Amino acid sequence: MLGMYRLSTSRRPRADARRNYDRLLAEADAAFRERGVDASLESIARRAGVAIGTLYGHFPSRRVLVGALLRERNETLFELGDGLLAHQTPDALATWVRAATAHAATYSGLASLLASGLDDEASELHTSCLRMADIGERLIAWARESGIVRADATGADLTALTTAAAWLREHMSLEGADRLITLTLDGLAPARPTLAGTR
Amino acid sequence: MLGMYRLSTSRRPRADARRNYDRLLAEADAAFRERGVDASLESIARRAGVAIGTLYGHFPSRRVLVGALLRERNETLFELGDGLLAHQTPDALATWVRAATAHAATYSGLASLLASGLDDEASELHTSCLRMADIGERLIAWARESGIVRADATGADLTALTTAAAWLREHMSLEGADRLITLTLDGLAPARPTLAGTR
DNA sequence: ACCTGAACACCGTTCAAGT
DNA sequence: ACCTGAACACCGTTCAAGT
Repeated sequence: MLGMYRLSTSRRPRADARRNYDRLLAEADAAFRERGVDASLESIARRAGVAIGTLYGHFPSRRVLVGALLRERNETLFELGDGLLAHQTPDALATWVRAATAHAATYSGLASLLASGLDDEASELHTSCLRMADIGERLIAWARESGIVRADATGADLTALTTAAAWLREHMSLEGADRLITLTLDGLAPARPTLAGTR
Repeated sequence: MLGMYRLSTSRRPRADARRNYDRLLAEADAAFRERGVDASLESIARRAGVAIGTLYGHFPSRRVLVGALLRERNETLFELGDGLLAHQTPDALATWVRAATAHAATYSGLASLLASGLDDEASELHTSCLRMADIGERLIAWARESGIVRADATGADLTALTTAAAWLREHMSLEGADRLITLTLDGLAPARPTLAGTR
């Protein structure tokens, strides 16, 4: 339900307001897919058939608009993360990194927004960034204790890899991004004992 | 000599033209450092004390301006690459990747420009991108034959890593970028024999 | 309660007119 | 040969006026 109107204080939003909100969201999604997250807000309002002031009335900043569009997508991502944490299959880490990367590459330019959203408390994307970082943190902690990654692997490694790979998907090929993920995950593997050692 | 005037057809450029060219370059460098590669051209012209038309007269596009600023920096990078290829020390690959990354992170936003410059033949950055890719290609070929990286390691892996790490430097921490380089290089190492094996 | 669109500031780019 | 700056198009953002 992409166009779900967020209930504010008032119980029933005016019918035209709701329709405008939904149309703006739909057009913004289309524009962001075509032109990236910096697409012209004025063109979005035009395509939605409303005045530019209406867009600002519903979405006071570009980040609010992006945040609204990402809400559901975030939920399903978080559910995946929780599931991975619960089941702890061997490929949980790889699955998570690839899913988070795909999410961060939803729109071109989103990776930058997420990268700054992690530090910037004022950003509307901040809490979802924290949530993503937290899932990564807990996954890597589990992986560390299970001995399937190096002892010095950190949550920051995951967010760096995730955002960087998302950027790669936008600017180079999808395969290149996936390849970087593969290589980095291999680099995260613990040094294997060379001689007799444990097996 | 950052401000070296490029000799065009005419032997002696007019004195004011040369001065404007140099001042524009200097102000552009400052602006790009402060605001990234998308800094306002109008403000650059203003700060250089010339009309906007003068900027366009010397630099018909933003990419030409960036290309002019990067020329010397490119030269020293290429010389480093050639040196590494000649000497073939064990850490040649790591040295190259870090140097190329630092270069691609000269200005914020440059990584994107270089990524597109590699494919776009019309870009003024295209030849230098090709040159960088070529050095990487030859370095990784040598490393492959020396057995210090996996057999499936490719030049594309290096450019992906380089540009992605440069983007990371711009958007997250310098250490995060370096860490990704370390992990990926580790991932590029050949699978070590687990039991008896060679050596 | 919400919408409209003019208003302001700023920018990229071109080009006729100057020197 | 080079410089100037007006001109055009486009955009982000705000806000008084409408319904």
